[in-house]
Amino acid sequence: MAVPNSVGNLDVVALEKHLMDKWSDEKTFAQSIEKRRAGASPFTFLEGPPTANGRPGIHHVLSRLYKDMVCRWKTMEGHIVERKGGWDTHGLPVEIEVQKQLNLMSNEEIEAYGMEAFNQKCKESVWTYEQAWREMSDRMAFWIDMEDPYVTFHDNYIESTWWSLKQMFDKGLLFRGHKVLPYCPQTGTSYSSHEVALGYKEVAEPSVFIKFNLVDDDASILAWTTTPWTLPGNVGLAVGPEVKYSRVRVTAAPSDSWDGRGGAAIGEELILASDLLNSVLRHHVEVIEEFKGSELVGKSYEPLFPNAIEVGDSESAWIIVGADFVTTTDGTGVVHTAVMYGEDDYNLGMEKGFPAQHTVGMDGNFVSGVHPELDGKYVKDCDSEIIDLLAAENLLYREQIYTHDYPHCWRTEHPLLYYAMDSWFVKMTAVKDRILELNDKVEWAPEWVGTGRFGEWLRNIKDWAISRERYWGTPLPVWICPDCNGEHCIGSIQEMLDMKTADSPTPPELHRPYVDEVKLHCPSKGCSGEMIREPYVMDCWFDSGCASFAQWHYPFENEDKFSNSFPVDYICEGVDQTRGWFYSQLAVSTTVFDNLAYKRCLSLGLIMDKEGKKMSKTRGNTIDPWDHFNREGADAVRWYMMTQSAPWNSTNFDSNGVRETYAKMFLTLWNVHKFHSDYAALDGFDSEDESTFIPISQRSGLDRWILSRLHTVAQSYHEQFVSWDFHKAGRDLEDFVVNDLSNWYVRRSRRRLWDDDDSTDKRACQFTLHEVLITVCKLMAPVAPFMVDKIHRDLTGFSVHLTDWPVGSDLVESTLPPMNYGLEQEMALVRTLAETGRRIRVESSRRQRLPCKSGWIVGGPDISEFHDILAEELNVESLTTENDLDRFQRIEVLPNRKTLGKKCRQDLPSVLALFAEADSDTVLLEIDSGICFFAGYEITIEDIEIRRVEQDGYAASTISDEDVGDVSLVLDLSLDEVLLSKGLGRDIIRRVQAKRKDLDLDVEATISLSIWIDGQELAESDWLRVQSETRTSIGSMNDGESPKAASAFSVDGIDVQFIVE
RNA sequence: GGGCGUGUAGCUUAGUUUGGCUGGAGCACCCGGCUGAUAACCGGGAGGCCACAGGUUCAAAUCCUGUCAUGCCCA
Repeated sequence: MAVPNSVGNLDVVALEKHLMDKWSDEKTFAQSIEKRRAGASPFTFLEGPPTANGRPGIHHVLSRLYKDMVCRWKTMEGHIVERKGGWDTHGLPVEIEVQKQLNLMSNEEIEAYGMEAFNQKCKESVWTYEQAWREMSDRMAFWIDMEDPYVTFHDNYIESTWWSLKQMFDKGLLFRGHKVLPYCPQTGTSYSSHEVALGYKEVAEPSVFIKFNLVDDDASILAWTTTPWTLPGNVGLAVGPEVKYSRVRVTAAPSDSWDGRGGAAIGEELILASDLLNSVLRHHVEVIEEFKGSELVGKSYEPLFPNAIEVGDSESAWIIVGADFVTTTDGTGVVHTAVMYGEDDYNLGMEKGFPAQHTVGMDGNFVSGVHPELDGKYVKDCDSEIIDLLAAENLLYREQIYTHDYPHCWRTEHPLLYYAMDSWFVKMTAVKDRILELNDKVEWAPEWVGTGRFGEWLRNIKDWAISRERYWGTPLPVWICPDCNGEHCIGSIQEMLDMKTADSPTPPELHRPYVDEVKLHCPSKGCSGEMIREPYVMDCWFDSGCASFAQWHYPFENEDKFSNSFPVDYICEGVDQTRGWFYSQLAVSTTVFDNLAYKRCLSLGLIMDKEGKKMSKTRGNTIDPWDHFNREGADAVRWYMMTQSAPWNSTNFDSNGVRETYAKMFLTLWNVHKFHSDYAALDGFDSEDESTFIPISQRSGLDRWILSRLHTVAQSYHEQFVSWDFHKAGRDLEDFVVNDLSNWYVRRSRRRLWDDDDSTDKRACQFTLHEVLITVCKLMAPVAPFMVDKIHRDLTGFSVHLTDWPVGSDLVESTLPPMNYGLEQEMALVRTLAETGRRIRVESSRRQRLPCKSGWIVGGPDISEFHDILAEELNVESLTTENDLDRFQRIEVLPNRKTLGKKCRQDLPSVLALFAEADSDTVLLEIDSGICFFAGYEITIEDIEIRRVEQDGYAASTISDEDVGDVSLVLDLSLDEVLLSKGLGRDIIRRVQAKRKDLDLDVEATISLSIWIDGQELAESDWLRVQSETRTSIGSMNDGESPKAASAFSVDGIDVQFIVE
């Protein structure tokens, strides 16, 4: 197998599909893991579980790419990297999907349908797109164990989740409270933000300015609200302590006609923010007094609905308090606070000790006792009635129709009520310092996600509301005793069975409704109550936050697997997971284990369309990854994604970019492989035959150069991997493959391999190409696993995915060839000079095929080793190094702005102007003598940069390079018969070769060539050269008229006709 | 409304940390060259108010402030 076969044309999709089969037959993934068993150095990865009830899209390809490539890379470094798949299966989106399917529009309808059957449907729905996920993962070569994944609805998983909640319970971190949520009384459901976003509607509703009469003061405070139904629940007023308020007296009736109900009597006194007097008041008033809000704090006012709220032991009800969130952008600068019907209200209420009591029931109707006119009525129907009641009591100043966007139920179209729901919380505020400390230990990529986006958020951490009033989810394992109010959290199935009452059924699985039917013996001393489970399920983020241990059913089994893999080394998800999975994991690991959950976290940018717009089905700008898998292949998609942008920046996905990656990177690589393999097959080259091996030290400069470049590029590729700069790594390697390897090394080596005879040089080239290709394959393998595996197999007979990382690691040896920086510099100069030569020719109108007699290189390092190559590139007869620099170069002195800027400051422009006029030689002489002064500043050698440039009047050009200084190339443009003949010869060769290609002749085929030339003698040696280059067996040089069938061209006034047969 | 990103040529981008020479490259376009070298290669050209407006500085794509656009998360 050592001698490669000749390589055919590329069908990249077939190639990739063939390898998928091969990997599956050979179990390459499993092998790649098992092979590292002995090293026993785990690198642990945790799959952020996708939800299988959504179709996978292009953005999933991105995250799966970065997950896969890091795991593959670490495997090659010698680590054992196990990758367990996972599925996120609970939660609202699943329920919504099923509700739509079954047309169940409310909780009542779900319950009527039957919770058991409903959850059964949810369980099935979860797997809707599993097949699509598998196929996509497979096709893009995302190696992960999908045969034995963790599933968040499995009893084992749930049991681990329960266990972790009990840890929190035992630490006193679990408590009952309220959470204000948008709530729809018609469906009996509270909504998550994304559901709320579905139902925003613009509505025009009455808003009211209310007069709150102060106790012990003959004035009232004006407050504004857009939700009159919350007024019976009013328990406080908030003012901005630093905001300026005015006390005004009504002096005259309003000049305009009064619109709507309400009003104020002359002489009445009102208090509101000074900034808002004009926009709120309609009466003529005089300002009696101005003061800061802090002076109002602590004053009592009379409740609007005295019987609606029972004060209980609250001492702060109906008192004015200070709050920072009060602004004067709208309203009156006084915020009406109804504790149970707004998040700010609730928080303020908790802080100030307002009574937390509902005036509205879960059915959306006022509870009895609020007011005889209102009790039992749907709150949104009461707006007008409430306004009438207040107007009758002279508590209404004014009403106004207010138009705004307000969330509505996306199913019933009713307005949502912000409503304080009973809820269970994890007391995250208690571990705030610790979670911040742990977060600092995570290696975030990019750093700003950890310190900024996430860190800032953690600094304002809130308690985590973990209960949901839903059906399909992990049941909250908390039971409450109706007799003694005792709470108990269950931490395992066994514990539940041990504590359950005799007549409770044993639940067949840990879901509702089965678990709901379990009652527990109350463990409190002296209590014989039967505990009832709190009817909630858990936030599904809690589920996935437990993945690091619940995937192993820890602590019930797999103790060693868990302890060897926690905290995990690496996770990677989209940046939108910051407050999702990145948070829930850290929250759980901090509260349960007092530890990190993950050591490194790569947070990815999102995928936009090529205009930078969000991809969405409605916009119709989504991209189906299969379009590209089936055209350019998965390699091209993966490589494109990696090189397109930094992983954490959003990617504007452009289909043309994938095309470009395919054409540039992969076609080029393939053709290098083809070039090598075709000749290797032809020559019977055997890379394993030690008797023909050529040590690197004995190979040509060109060979040693490409090997050195390979070392340099591989090293920096690796370093960029380490610092998460995958995009830079990929771009550099692509540049190496396309420019260094294909466009220079292979191009310059073509003739070496054309030689039919065996030679040391030819074999040196074969070995070099072989070695370079293999290393390139290994470097690319984690990113684009297909084509390089094919190439590697062609060259060695086995998979690249079982090889070691060529750069080496703690566990594997480096296999990079020797590096020689000087050599790399020299070749860089050679290549730049070759390009410079072409520029000189264009400027001097000297076409490339017409040779120059001589060329001179002035300055720079010795590159005589490459004079042959360069002479050929430049098409010069002889190339020499000119030691007398002044023959073709002159000095140019340039100012160093950095040092001069420090020295001259504001005079720099005038100094620079003087520099522009000064003669370089003179300046240099004066600096040498220490007498160089510009605008009064002494100029020293540090203030200038000396450049050597070509003398005027020569066909020459100078390049300036940081490493090698200034180097000039000079070409001799003189012409003679010999040169003209040689040039003509090359033109003829070129035309005949093109004709051969036109005629689709085999490369080996010989031709007969007849030629007619008018205007130039073709020397005998050049004619012979034409015949040998074009594989001419019968050549004839003719005079006179050519036949009509002849091809013709003319160059420099010479007419040529020829016939190829 | 708040937090965190992003904004450079028609498109994709480097350069921004640490201010300093004419803001680099690829794709596409135009001209020329080269080629038994592939959807290749080379030279040249055109194409940049470096999102905008202020500020700091001798000097700003780079630092500061504000604005706009765009994206994510939160409200």
